[in-house]
Amino acid sequence: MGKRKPNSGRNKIPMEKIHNKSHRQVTFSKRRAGVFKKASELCTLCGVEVAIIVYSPAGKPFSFGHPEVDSIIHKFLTPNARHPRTFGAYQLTEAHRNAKVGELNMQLTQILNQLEVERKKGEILNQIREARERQCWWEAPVEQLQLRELQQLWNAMEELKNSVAKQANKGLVESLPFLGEVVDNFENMTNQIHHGNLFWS
Amino acid sequence: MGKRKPNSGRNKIPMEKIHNKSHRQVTFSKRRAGVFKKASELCTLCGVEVAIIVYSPAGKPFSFGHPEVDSIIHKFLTPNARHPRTFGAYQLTEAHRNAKVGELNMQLTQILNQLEVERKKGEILNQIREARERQCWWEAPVEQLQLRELQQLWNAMEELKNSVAKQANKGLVESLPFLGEVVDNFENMTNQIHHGNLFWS
DNA sequence: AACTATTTATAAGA
DNA sequence: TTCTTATAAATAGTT
Repeated sequence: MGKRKPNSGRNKIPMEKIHNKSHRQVTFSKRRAGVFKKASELCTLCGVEVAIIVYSPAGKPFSFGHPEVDSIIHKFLTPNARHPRTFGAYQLTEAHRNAKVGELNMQLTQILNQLEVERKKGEILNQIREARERQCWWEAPVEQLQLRELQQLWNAMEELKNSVAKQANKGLVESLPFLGEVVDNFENMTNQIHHGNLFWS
Repeated sequence: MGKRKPNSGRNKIPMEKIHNKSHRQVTFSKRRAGVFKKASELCTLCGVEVAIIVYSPAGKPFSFGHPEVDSIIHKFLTPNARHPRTFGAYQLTEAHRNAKVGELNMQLTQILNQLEVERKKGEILNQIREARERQCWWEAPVEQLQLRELQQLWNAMEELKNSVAKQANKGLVESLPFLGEVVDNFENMTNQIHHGNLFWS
């Protein structure tokens, strides 16, 4: 026998600020995606340039840009400089179609590569976050640490350094210069610890 | 009397650049208004800041901003002031990374859509090519055809017309304007055959 | 610009 | 979070 779906479905919502925090966050995520998608379609259908900047309720920036946010912002801020524009009217020959497919495939490959890089960056950031959550001394002044805590610091630094070194072998260090600084700082700190230059009670 | 009008209604359009200039301009105006409205609702419902810059097909800039475009751009370009603490650099990095990933995902979706459009175009072109190869008299002058050949012509035209009509139901006719001409020519030719306007020996 | 058949977006709920 | 689905909103083609 057929099951009945008792969904209430969508209701119209008043056009005013949503007071429930989590509800507001959900709506923000959905509608931000919707706006970006509509903007993306506008770019594709009309061959125009669009840049969008959105700050989430938590103050995090999100951006959409075609071809890129920065170039469009620059163009917008310096109206004297005129950029050459695209022109339409291309034939639907097979040769052109094949060229188009090749071009799209190239872009696809590049974007997939960039996504992969971002994914790996995310993995590393997650590692840092997890390490931080396990040992919250991160932001405490080293001078106030106990011996045991300093030992933990050193272990964690070794762990992170190894992790970074492993990622470096995959050629990712160049895209994460701040990690290099972190590693350098750790090296200095551990050297100071080893040489007794740090004081603790 | 308020009689209902039998409008044909909206059709789905392929996600690719609109070739007809005036059509593209109309779509740009409509969809730009739509994007700005969606952005406005996002601001109202979620109490967030949004800035949008759009360049029309003619290169004219349009902008939407709440509270104002310039302040949001400035905040986006100089984000360091927001997080003075040490850990802020890390949060900033993650936020920008998320923004970048969203942008890349949007571009990825667009490119996949375009690839799908090109794939469908390829299917149709192959159908046309195969039909041509099966019946090579296609390009012979109609005036020189025998009765049997004219019957074949009529059958083949019907076949191709049905094929095109099937693709039209998938919303692809607009992306292949030349096919529309082909169909029209076929209609005219078949009508002439039916009315005996064509001469053959 | 207005209209409407359709497609698309999305609010709630699971 | 992701998926589903009923309903609201956007919009392509016409007039």
